[in-house]
Amino acid sequence: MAAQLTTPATDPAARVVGLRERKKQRTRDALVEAAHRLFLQQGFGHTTVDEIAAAVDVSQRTFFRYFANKDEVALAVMADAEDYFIECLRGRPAGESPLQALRASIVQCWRDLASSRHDGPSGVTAALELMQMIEDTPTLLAAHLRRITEQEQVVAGLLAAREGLDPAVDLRPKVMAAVFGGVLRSAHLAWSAQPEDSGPDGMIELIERHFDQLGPALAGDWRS
Amino acid sequence: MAAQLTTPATDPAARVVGLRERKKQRTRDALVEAAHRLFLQQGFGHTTVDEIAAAVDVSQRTFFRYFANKDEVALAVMADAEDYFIECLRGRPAGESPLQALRASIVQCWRDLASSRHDGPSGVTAALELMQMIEDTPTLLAAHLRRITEQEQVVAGLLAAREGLDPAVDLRPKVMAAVFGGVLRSAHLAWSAQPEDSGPDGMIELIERHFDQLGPALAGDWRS
DNA sequence: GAGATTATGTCAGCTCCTGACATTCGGCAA
DNA sequence: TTGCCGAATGTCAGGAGCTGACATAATCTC
Repeated sequence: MAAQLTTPATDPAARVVGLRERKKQRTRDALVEAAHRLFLQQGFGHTTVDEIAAAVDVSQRTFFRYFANKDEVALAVMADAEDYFIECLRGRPAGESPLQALRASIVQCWRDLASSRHDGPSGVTAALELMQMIEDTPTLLAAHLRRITEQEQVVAGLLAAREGLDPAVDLRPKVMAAVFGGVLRSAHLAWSAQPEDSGPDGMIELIERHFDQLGPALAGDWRS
Repeated sequence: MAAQLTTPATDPAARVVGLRERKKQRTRDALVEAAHRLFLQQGFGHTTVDEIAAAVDVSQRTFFRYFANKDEVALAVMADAEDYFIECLRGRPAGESPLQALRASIVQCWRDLASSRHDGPSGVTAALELMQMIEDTPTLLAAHLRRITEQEQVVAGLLAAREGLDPAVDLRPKVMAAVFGGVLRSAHLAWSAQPEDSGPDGMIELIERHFDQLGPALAGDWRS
């Protein structure tokens, strides 16, 4: 699942790894998949770590060697998506303004995800179901928000590098990253509040609409 | 402690309450104070709920009747401050633009806090120490961020009401609230990353500086 | 194939948190 | 004052998340 989202640039490196590492990757993937299946099936709170471990035929202790806590396995897919977004941002042309680059990156990221090869158990629809669950589970939402804010720091660093600025001196990169995060979270919230979950297309549209309101919202007078 | 932050408008109501409610308030305050003292003294992770309860001579079960979890008691002061901010925002004149009102509210909020009567165990310095601890404790930071985003929804509702808009139709209130939250979080982060914690004045200055960068950050070209 | 390294299992234990039930305390009226 | 009702608290048992310590088994290296 992680491999599907890695950019082709880093993929062909595909150095030959031993049996040990392959096995580790397989159990990790199995844990993530089993966890997601159980979470969506019977809810996050009503699924114990023992159940997940048992489903993969692994001891509970081993589970905690792969994931620091129960939250982490639920956010694993999101983590991959975030990494992919960072790659998208890295690939934007230098000519774009920071805001343009961020907006284009997130839209491109969702489009690529939507048109991913197979939409199986690890496809977009599963990811969107996960997102819905995260939004509905307080403890997961909290952990997710913390991850998001950490990513904003990475984004700020990238923006600073793009423009050749020192992030310790110029506040614009961090402010821009925080604003971007806010707009995105607002769009996500609107998406999860929809009566019927529209697919990735609906998500993209909501993101666009929220970005469109950024300028008007900051304008001095809203009555126009 | 909560009483110090309530706005004068609601304070004089001070309806006569029975011994029962007064007692409850006292134990709650005692729990918050003991918890904060222990947290700052030996860290959040190294303080057990049993210790806190024992410090107030109360059973562990009673603690959990006052606070849903260990995080909540740590964020209690922040919750009060957030409520006070909401009051500040409510009090802003209708002539101000949404952005102006938000910025003025948060600055005013901090100023009032700084010039609070006594800066004792529940004063600003203690609150700032708590903020530092929250920022340094992953689980607390996560819980705090979730609270913040909930407050943003409240702020969005207030902005919509100010401007007579339907938040279900017009996206500007929510986008504005999210952007505001982002800028604020960015400022908090910068504050907590400072080598030496400047007092509330330092916090206010950082907030102002971050707000000042909002326009420039969104500008198309950063090289100017 | 032997030894070093690494992953896993087992076990004991702490801490957070909850439900159920008994007990005590404050409010209120006869 | 007395006595009753409801609310707050204590006690107990237990589940679930998470960790350290140690033993065992699998993989890697030579």
